[in-house]
Amino acid sequence: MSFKKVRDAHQTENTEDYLELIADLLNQHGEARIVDIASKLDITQATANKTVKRLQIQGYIQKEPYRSIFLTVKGQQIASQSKKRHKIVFNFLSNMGLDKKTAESDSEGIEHHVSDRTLKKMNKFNKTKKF
Amino acid sequence: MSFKKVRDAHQTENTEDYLELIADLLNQHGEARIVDIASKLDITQATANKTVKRLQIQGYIQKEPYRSIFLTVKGQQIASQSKKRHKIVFNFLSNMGLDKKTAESDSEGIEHHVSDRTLKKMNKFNKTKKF
DNA sequence: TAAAAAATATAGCCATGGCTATATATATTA
DNA sequence: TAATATATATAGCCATGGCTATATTTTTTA
Repeated sequence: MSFKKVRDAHQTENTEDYLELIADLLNQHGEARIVDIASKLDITQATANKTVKRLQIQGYIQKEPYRSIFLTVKGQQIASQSKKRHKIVFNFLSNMGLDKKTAESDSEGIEHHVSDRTLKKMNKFNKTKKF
Repeated sequence: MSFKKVRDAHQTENTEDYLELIADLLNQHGEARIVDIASKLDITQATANKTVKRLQIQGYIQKEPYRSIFLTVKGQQIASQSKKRHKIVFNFLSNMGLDKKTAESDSEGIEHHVSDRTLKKMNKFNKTKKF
């Protein structure tokens, strides 16, 4: 058993969720604000603010006080990788015959725990409908 | 998006891992000790001890100081449900054509994030090789 | 433009789950 | 049985990510 991997995944999980969401907000509204993050993630603005500060310190985000949020190159890389994984898992669950809502909800949790090997299998299935 | 669900899953995730592991140890060796848990989960004994204490307080575990660990009925229920889910996910990944190691490793992370609906689909596939 | 509303920031609290170092109890073995 | 080794327990540290309450700043609107 390799629970260590699962624990490592957890450490990056919240980071990935934030960066993916911020990228989406930037794409959709040209702007990513604390208040939007809090609302989307269903947490308080204080919590969102705190985590954004951590992400900034860790070099994923660029931001001025009281201003909206931008991704650094490092942040953009994580966001796009994350998005890619998310899409594959979501499509896979959809192709399994699951409804959109379930596929969306489950893929959010699963995307962070899928190895590259498994991801490749899923992707192949998405394209060929065969394993 | 329902990140709340994912967060809730996380809260129970460690609990489920412990209870599942303790059940396995009890079945395989008739005994579950701190030292075995620590070794299997790749954490220090101090950390294992701390979490075991929490599980005891929360009513999943029964234990005397310096003695080995037993599951309460509540703990057994969680453990067996968890085990069931784990098996379905592991078999599903195996049936997808993934090697044992990958299937084992990925299923550990995924099992806590799979809805009942998705689990049913996986189970059906395991039995019929069709979705 | 001044007042009100909204957004952001900060402080301080809690639980969890890591860790090391150290103490204590139990088991093994010389 | 006494010494040693092993297992368990405790204390105290850290980071994370929740929360509420309370500033402070920015934006909106009257």
